[in-house]
Amino acid sequence: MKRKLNPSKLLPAGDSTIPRATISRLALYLRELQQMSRAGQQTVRSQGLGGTLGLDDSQVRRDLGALGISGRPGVGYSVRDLSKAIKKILGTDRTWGVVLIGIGHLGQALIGYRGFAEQGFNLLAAFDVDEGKIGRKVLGLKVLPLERLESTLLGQEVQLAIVAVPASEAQEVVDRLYRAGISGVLNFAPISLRPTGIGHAIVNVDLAMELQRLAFDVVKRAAEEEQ
Amino acid sequence: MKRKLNPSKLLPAGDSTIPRATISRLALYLRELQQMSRAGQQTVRSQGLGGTLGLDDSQVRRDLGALGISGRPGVGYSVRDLSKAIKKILGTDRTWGVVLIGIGHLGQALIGYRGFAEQGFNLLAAFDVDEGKIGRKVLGLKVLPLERLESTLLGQEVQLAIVAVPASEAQEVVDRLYRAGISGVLNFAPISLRPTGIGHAIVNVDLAMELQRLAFDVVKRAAEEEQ
DNA sequence: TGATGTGAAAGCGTTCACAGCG
DNA sequence: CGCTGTGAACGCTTTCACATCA
Repeated sequence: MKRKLNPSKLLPAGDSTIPRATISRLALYLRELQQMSRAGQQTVRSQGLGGTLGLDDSQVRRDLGALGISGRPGVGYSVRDLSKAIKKILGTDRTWGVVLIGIGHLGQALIGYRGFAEQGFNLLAAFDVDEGKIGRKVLGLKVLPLERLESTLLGQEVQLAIVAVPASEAQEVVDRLYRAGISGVLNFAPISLRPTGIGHAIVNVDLAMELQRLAFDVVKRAAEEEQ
Repeated sequence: MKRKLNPSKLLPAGDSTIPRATISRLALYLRELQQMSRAGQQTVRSQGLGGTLGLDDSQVRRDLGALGISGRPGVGYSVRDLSKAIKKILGTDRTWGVVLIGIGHLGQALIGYRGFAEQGFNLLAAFDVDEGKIGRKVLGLKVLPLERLESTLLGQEVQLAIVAVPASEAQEVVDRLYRAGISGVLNFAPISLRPTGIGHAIVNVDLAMELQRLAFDVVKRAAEEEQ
């Protein structure tokens, strides 16, 4: 039987600890706050912040409390202060260097995705093994041969990689990225990859899995309506 | 104070109920099982199924138990039976008709994504408002004008839609899809959309949010290593 | 008055430990 | 003997209810 050595459900952050569940909602809060900020809104109440996200107002207050953020009774929270605090915790109060591996349809789409730069993620290089793609420019970014991965990373500050290669290649590419000094991988290949060592983070996104989740929700709702 | 009328944390499925947390792991199990099946593996133990997913063996047994699936002591579970049972619960034991709205970079990538068809999701039509894209064929699928959405849906069995339009257009498009009879929406616009009524499901995927999650994990691990 | 902040309770989910079965 | 199935314990998360403060 495999047992975890140290479950450690609480995450150290600064001088306090923030519950997992709270962390998972932070990016959601931030997106709402940025939208409010663009609309010129300066303060927000817990109910207003939770509303569109489907969250209870008391849950929002608990989350913000866990971040060490205080609001003003009768008024609410400062949109600006809240955004700053969340960005700091998420690590997006600075910019990140990112490389992309795999310039298929999805890879090309990711190069063109404006949302990354808006949150401080700079796509610095793109790699592929396909001779037909190497040397081509995709939206201003030149596609380099994968062999040049290590030498390219040496010269630049790159912490993250996005992997959009076939599932059969993913594990090898990820291992190679970690060896080359990358700290975190966003994996789009439909295969479960675990970080190989401490200091290595991975986030898996499987688009087909998201459609399955949707299909389940539809079936569930249909069943609920029926009775 | 807004309060939920009926939290209903348990989901009816067949004649039993399945915990939320279990549901969220089902697509993961299915992917592992399909991989094992392709490799010719016929049975799997709870430890083997949980291993690559980072899950405890007892958790796997609890999950499968909640689905009403039994294994054989000393042997394990049937890969085939397990796959079937999970597909049935997820609703992917049949095929789904899907339309795509928004043929930007991401939309084009989604048309080319093979994983959808493999899980029974058939992309039947693609729509955009851009005159430059309408009429073009993208990977064999003709781009139709968004005006033709309702008339096109009338003639076909389409239950799901994938929305890959700018955030500013997303709410309007989603409302329109629901009115046109769509049951579920997979939304890639970076904005929180809630289903407008019962019988309407939505799943939100925000690629920039996933990178934020990754950045957080990297910062956290760095802090952990430090002490 | 209208919001926050927070003990306390209730609800879930995970893990442990081990009986039981093939 | 090896693995499943599952009470029971534990810990996390959410929700309630209300004191508190500007």
